[in-house]
Amino acid sequence: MDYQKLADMLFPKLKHDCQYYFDKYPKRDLPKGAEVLRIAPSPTGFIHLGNLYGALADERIAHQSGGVFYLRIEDTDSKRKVPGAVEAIISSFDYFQIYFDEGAHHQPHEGNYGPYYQKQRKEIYQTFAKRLVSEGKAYPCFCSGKQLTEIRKQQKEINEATGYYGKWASCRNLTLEEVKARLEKKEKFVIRMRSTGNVENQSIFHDEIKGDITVRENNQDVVIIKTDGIPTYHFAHAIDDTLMQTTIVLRGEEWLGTLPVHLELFEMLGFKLPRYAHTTVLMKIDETGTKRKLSKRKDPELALDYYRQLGYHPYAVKLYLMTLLNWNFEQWHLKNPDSHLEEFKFSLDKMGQSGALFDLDKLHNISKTYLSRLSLEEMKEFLKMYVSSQREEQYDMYFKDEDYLEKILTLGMGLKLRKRRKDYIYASQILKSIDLFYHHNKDDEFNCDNETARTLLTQFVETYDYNDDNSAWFDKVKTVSANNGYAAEMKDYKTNPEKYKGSVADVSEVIRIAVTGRKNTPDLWTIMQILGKEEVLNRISNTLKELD
RNA sequence: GGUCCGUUGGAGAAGUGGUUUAACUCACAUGCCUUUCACGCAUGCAUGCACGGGUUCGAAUCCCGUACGGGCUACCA
Repeated sequence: MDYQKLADMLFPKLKHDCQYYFDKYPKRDLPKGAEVLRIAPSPTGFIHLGNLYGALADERIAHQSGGVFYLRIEDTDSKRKVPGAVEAIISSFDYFQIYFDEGAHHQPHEGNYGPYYQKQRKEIYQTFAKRLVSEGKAYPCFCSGKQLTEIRKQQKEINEATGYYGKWASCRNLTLEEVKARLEKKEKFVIRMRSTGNVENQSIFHDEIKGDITVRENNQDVVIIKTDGIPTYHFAHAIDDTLMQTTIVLRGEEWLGTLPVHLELFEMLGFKLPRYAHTTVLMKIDETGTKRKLSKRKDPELALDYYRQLGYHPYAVKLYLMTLLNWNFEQWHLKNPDSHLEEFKFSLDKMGQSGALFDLDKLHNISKTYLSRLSLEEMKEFLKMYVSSQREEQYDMYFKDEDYLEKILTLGMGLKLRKRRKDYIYASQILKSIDLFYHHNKDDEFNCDNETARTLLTQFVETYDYNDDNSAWFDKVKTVSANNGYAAEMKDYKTNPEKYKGSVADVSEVIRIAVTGRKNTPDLWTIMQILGKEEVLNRISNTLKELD
């Protein structure tokens, strides 16, 4: 068989040979120990937390080692392409401050190893595929999808492994004449690798995260170039990561199963193997109580965009992911609360081996703690960024009077307290919690009948003086309490609860609800100072009207 | 079905043969502080490391088997 002739027949008009590409993409000039990693999403939908998890690991290893982190778009599946997905991906990474050194859309230049869209690399893949054909390591296959399904069905019936391999690979030994004839009939074909492996042979492969794993040789004649001339993931991976000089292929563990294919491909192509690091996938518990991989389709609430819309602080989300990524990060962070996460020494071998559950509680805890360390200015900036991108129509309401907002935030963040409050989790939740300063809505119910509430409020208003300080103000609340059968001192109430209708706490609650609409708020006197005398009196009188 | 990976409390996990009465963080519970909330503090929370065997003076840690969970098994990535 004249393989060279076959190759020329299949790929008649390619501009260059393989050597051209090796020369075009030389070894990178980087310091010793520098690693090159990439994130290679496919534009099939919106990215979620799991993608960010991997991207953070990539980014840390690359930048920590003085290497390169680049973005490659794996758009080889035209059927699943979603318009606008690439922009969404880039914008999400940007929001979470994951920065690339080169790659798709990188400014001002994409980089020297492009193009970074796989679709645009068609010619490159075909050049290497042609070489494999010319060496007898790959061949054209004319089998239709229908035929393949039929083969699979037969294999299942007689309990043999499914797939295109060995004796089942009917196109393996087509003669040059047959190929020529079928090409002339314009029959569609794919290029398959001619596997020489034997699944009985096992060996140990070292993964940077998983450690030593058992792999069997591949024996499948996997498709490397599809009918449309575009490569499959496997082939594109081998070519791209070699030409782009990737040193560590960090990807999800769903790729562990196809590692044998990749190993054989690299060997066929004569490429040096990169190191591999297979990360565990993020899981969630679904309604039925089973642990499951996060999925783009089933878990829209885990899309990165969702966190952005709710206004989670990007850095807090990264802190959370870091705790999942490296077990010792959290302890380091507790010891060095003021150090940026980039100062932490991240390592692949400290990554977990089993699928971690996404834990919203933990994210919230980390967010609270992080936000409780922001300065007033930083908090204002954060809210400004959020409001201007997600709530533009409310921008004026919050920012036309920044003094007012500052007072509110000072109280809400507990800036004057010995220990800061931790009420704030994410931007939309913050806005909700400060809404009482902008609108008067009654969210909670009184703990007593309307008659009592009216009496207490009326008496309180009679003595209320805006100029009272906190303790003078509270003394008046105590007086109202005592006059109505409520204990003025908590200690008295606790020792003899049966002697009273309630305590000063209950009276405070009535006033609190009248003024703020809520049972639980930060210090009430301060809230009233911020609202101003007129507003406070208005709110109480409105409440009294509603009691009638 | 085949194959690979995994299995320590409600969650993330440390621990790879002997100061482990299994660290730390989150959640949860109780109490203290407190006019509510939040903060803070204190205490509690695995009788045992999926299960069953084995090796050993000694095992969460080594070996074998089983179960369970997850991935892959496409001209998807």
